[in-house]
Amino acid sequence: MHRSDDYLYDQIASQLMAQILAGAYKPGDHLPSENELATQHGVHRLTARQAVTALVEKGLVYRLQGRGAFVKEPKLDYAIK
Amino acid sequence: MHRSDDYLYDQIASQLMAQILAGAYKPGDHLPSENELATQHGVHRLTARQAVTALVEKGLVYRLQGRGAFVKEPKLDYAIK
Amino acid sequence: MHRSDDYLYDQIASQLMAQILAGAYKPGDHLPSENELATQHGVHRLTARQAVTALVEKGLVYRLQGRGAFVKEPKLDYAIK
Amino acid sequence: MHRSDDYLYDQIASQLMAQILAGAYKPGDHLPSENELATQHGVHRLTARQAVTALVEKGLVYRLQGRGAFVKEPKLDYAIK
DNA sequence: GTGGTCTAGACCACC
DNA sequence: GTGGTCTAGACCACT
Repeated sequence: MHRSDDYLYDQIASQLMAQILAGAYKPGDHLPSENELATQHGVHRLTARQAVTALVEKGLVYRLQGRGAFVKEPKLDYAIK
Repeated sequence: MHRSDDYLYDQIASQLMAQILAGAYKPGDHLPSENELATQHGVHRLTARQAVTALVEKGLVYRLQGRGAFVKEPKLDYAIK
Repeated sequence: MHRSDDYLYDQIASQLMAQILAGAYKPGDHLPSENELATQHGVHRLTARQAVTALVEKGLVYRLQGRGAFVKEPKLDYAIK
Repeated sequence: MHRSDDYLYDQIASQLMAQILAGAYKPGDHLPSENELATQHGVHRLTARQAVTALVEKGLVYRLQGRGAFVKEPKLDYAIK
C-alpha cells in the first residue's frame, strides 16, 4: 500500500479531485485533455492518463472515446470517502 | 466498444483466462510473471501487464506487490459472465 | 474513382513515393512520423496518415505499432503498378 | 560505520567515482543503467542500485525517473569529501 | 484532436 | 526478481 501523493499521478489526481469537489469542474464538465494535463504538470501523457484513470476508478469521472473525460453526476457515495 | 481479441493484450488475456478455466492454473497458482508473458508472446512488458490487469478487473486474478499475480478462488459469479 | 493528386494525401503520398524510388528513403528506413509529415505539409495528422496508408496499400511501406512506418524491401511487383 | 570497499556496492561506486573524476563520464553523461552495471560486475541489480545510490548521496550523480542516472555538474563541495 | 494501444527502456517499492 | 511508476514517442480507433 502506498501513501496518497507519493506518486505524480496521485498528486495530479488529488488536485483534480479537489477541483471537482470544490465545484471548479461541475457534473458533465469536460476535464482538461490528457495532453493538457501532461503539459500543465510537466509529465508524460501516460502519467496524466493514470491520474484520470484513478478518478474513473473512484467513480468521479467517466471517459468517452474520442471525446474526453467528464465529471460524473455525484452519487451519494463519494462524499463519504 | 471493441471486439474481444482485437488487441494484443486481449488475446493474451483470453488465452490466460482459457487456461485458468481449464484448470491449467488453479486457485492460488502463480501466473507467469509479466516479463515471462511478454517474452512468450513477443510483446512489451506493459502489454503483458495490460492482459493481467484485464484479468484482475474480471476478478479472476489478484496481484501482490513484489510477488506476482495469482489465480483467485472462484466465486459463483464468474461462471455467469 | 479519383484521379491521382486530386487530394492532399495523394500529393503527399506521391512525394514520399518519389523520395523512396529516388532512394532518399531506403528499404528499412524509418519514414517521418505522422506528426512530422502533418507539420511539414501543414495538414491535419489524419491527412498525413492517409498518405502513409496509401503507401502501405501500394506495398511500398509497412507499419509497426508503436514504432512507425518503414520502407519495404522492393519486390518485383511494385514496378508494375 | 563501515570501512569503504568492505562491500561490493562500495567497490562499484568507487570505480564509477574514479571514472567520473577521471572524466570518463562527464557532467550530463548518462551512467550505465542498473541492469548494465549488474551484468558488468556480475552482481544483483539491487547491489548495482546501491552503488548508484551511494553516488547520489555523495552528490556526484542524480537520477531521473524513467531516464537513468546522470553525472552532476561539479560543485565546489565534492572535492572536499 | 480526443482517448486507446503499443514499443522501448529506465528507475522505484517490495518481497 | 516481482509488480509499480515514469519517460519518450509512435500508431490506432473514434468523434
